[in-house]
Amino acid sequence: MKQALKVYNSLIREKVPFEPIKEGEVGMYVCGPTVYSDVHLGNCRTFVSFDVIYRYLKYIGYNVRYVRNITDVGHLLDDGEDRMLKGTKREKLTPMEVAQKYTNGFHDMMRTFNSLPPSIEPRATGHIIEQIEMVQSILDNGYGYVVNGSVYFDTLKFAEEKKVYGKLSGRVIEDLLTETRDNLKNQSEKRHPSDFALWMKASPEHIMRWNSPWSVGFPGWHLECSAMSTKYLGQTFDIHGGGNDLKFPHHENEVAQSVGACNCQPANYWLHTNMLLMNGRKMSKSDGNTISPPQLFSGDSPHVTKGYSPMAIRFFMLQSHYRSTLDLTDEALQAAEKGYRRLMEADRTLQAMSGLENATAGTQDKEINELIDQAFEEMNDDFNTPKALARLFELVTRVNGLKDGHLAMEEVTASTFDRLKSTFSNFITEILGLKDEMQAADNGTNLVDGLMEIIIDMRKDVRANKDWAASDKIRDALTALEIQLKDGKEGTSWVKA
RNA sequence: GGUCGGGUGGCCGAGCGGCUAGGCAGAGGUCUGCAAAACCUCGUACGGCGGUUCGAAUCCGCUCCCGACCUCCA
Repeated sequence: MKQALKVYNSLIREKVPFEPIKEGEVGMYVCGPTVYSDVHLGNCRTFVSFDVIYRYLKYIGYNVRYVRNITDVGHLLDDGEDRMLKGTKREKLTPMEVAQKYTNGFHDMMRTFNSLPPSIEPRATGHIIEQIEMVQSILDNGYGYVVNGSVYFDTLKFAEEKKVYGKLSGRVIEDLLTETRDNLKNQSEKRHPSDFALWMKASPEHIMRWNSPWSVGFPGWHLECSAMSTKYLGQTFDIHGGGNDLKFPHHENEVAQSVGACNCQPANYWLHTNMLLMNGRKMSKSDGNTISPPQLFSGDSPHVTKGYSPMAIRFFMLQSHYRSTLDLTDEALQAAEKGYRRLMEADRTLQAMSGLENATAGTQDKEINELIDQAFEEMNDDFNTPKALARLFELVTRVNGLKDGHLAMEEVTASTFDRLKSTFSNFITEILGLKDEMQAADNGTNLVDGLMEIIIDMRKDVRANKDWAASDKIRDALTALEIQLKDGKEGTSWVKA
């Protein structure tokens, strides 16, 4: 299936047709987490967004190589302390133990949110050689300088000669040039404040250290992504993604490093996701405006009145566009939870139905086909999941209408109905990555189904005898167990609330 | 302060020159033993002030708020 996909390229700030370098194949690199503490909910939004992008590219027929790194060295804090080392002190573990622990936690969370694993997940510490080679290339090309065993990228020289520095993040070169010397402060080794480390000489207490031509030290934060994307996707690849807040300096510096090392642009398309807010403000640990994924699941937080399931949260995320900020509020989550259930229940309803062999195409047939086509068009328009969901919900109304006889099944041909069944389900599960939690909860046993069948059958008998007291007793008892009975024309079905 | 992005009905959130998504909540109705679910119908919103246009939530100017980035950050 070929689709006319358009993506918003933050490099040129325009929505443009997507054309991969190699027909039918896509190389995509997404900046992964720094594994020194538990994964933040905002990270989850970004990775869910790229998960949908990955899923959609695959769905429309591309062979996608999705690379998402694990940063386990070089990413420093404000005060210059290495993030990984901070983790080791806090938990009395070695760096690799810290990395493993939080990598495991990250993977668990991605699985919880039903995100597919990337094709390749390289670690920064596993690519020290590649990083050293890249530093050497940058030095050979004259865009780096060595001071006391550390290597820095010369942004001023690069900006003047290559004219690309600041393009991605919208920085103005003049601003960089006129920046005050005061900013140098404790970074006195740098010639200019905007210069950044390619290789850092390790201080005696710094336990993550490797040999290099310049010193025993460790690589700079931005370098790993340049080195690993080059190794696994080539010098120039199709898509580079990440959170909006990485645009500067991280991504800007990645561009500089690639151009500086091989005179090549790393990626043709840059995709950036926007931030997740809570109650209108950015999530921040310092002022308490934050909630962790486990807290959100359990409801153990002053910011929510109850817990929300991972799929309800995923649905909530998909109801906004990935380039928009998303405001997480208790009220919005409740709305999303209900919407998610309505969608999944409609799919279950649909899958239990079948078309009529002797039907002839009428208005319904036409409209159903149009809605399906539109849902794909919305996805083709820069992965517009909220609009695609809107089309899906219009199909939900059709499905329920056909189910209760409100709409004429005779107007929908068997082939259209089959298309609806398979596409609707594929859209939800394969493209949007939503799974049915209510069904998954039974975990493959037919015991609950069997018991419910018995209970519903018994209730049917007492209702036939107009024994409403008994009927309501069964219904109320089930409600207490969070099981909802749904009395329809063709009998009673149930759903776990 | 610099750069960028926003302010849409009760809430969330699309749209970005005419055809005025969708979800949740609300109102009325159908169905039902009663409910629930489902279905049908209904709220006409675009921060403020000007301007361009036959026509603006959508373009331009001013203004007021909010958010992000500015070398910690998905």
